[in-house]
Amino acid sequence: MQFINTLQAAYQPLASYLVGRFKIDEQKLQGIFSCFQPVKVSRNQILLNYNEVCRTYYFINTGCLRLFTVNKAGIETSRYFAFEGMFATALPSFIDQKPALEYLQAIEKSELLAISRKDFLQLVDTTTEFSHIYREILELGFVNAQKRIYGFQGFDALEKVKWVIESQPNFLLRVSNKMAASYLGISPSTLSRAKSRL
Amino acid sequence: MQFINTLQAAYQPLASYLVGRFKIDEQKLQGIFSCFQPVKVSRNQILLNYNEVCRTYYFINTGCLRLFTVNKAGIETSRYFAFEGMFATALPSFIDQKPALEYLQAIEKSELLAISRKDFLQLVDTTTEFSHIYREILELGFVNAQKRIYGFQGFDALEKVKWVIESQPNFLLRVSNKMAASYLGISPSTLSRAKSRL
DNA sequence: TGAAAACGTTGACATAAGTCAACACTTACG
DNA sequence: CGTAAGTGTTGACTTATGTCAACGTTTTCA
Repeated sequence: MQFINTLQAAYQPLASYLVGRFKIDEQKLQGIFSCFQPVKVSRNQILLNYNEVCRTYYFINTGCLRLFTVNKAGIETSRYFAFEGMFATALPSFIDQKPALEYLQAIEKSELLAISRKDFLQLVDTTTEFSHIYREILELGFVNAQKRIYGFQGFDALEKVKWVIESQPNFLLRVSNKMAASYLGISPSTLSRAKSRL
Repeated sequence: MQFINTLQAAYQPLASYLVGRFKIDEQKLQGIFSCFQPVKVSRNQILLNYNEVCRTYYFINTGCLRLFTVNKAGIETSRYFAFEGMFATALPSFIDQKPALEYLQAIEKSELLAISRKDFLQLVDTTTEFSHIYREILELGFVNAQKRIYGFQGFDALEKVKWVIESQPNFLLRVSNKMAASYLGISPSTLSRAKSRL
């Protein structure tokens, strides 16, 4: 499937995502696209603030989004990075419609497709494909979170670095040391030292 | 709703769970019950071994189940404890039907209701209530995992203990120090010392 | 019921990781 | 294009937590 004009081109990555997973006809596809708005965001732009209620789901055409929080002591913890071809949002807030306890941020200049919560949930309830996508997103999110919990606990800094290289080979190439360290739960100095010991 | 004989009584907690969440008629309820087999298990019994493929979901009438793994160095990590009125399984393996990288264990003498994966997925696909339950389970599991990731990172032992007391008040009363420590990612000695400093 | 195993607590010691600061290097952008 | 801010690395020092062992208490189950 290919598109002629640039507006349609913005939906190319989402189209690939969908047809790669489901048998889905052109008309249904257009119906889905009509719910998604193209959005361009700049590097370091905050898409959702702490304490804000999350009402949008994003699909990433290009770039990278990060979910992170800052504790009382000012320490940043990153819990998730999403790249091209992935969905991302502050899911706990999106689900409950309670204030987010985290930030959603673009860490690179990014091109996104945004869908409102209302439209998203409507798609989930009216199209079997989207109901399956949401289930897949949740299952994958859950499985990843478990892997992370097991992958981190009882591991020293060097083992964590090996673990992330093995499970997400591009991660350290794409993300700054500082952010990677805040994901791994170690200080930037320790990450730096661990990498030199590989 | 109340049951006369003991077999039906085994479904009482599941009935409470369901009617507390949905308007659901007696006939549908019986259809759901017919997929669940009562099972009694003893303290410390392993319900699923490492490398075994998980084909069963459990609902807990009484008792407590634990999900944990053991790394190469012999260190135990517990990732989840489920109590009365909750569902539990080794979800990553249950989803993918790949060998589990964890154990599922009863840590108390427990009364469970077991449903096969086949029946579970069929219920999810054929009854809107169960489809919603599965979504809820996944959403809750995901949200809990996120809370745990944020709740642990950058926290010292004392803060972790305070966090678990606040977010799961009964946890430390119900679970041994050793298991609680393996959940919090600290040694039993450190947990003991942290508690004395509360 | 009673012996044996498991558990929780505490002390002394070892160590991995954090903190802080200095430095060179890269990136951002007015 | 050039300055200023940000980043990664490394060394010296500090500290929280793990390890190991000893002890008394509780639990288990034959």
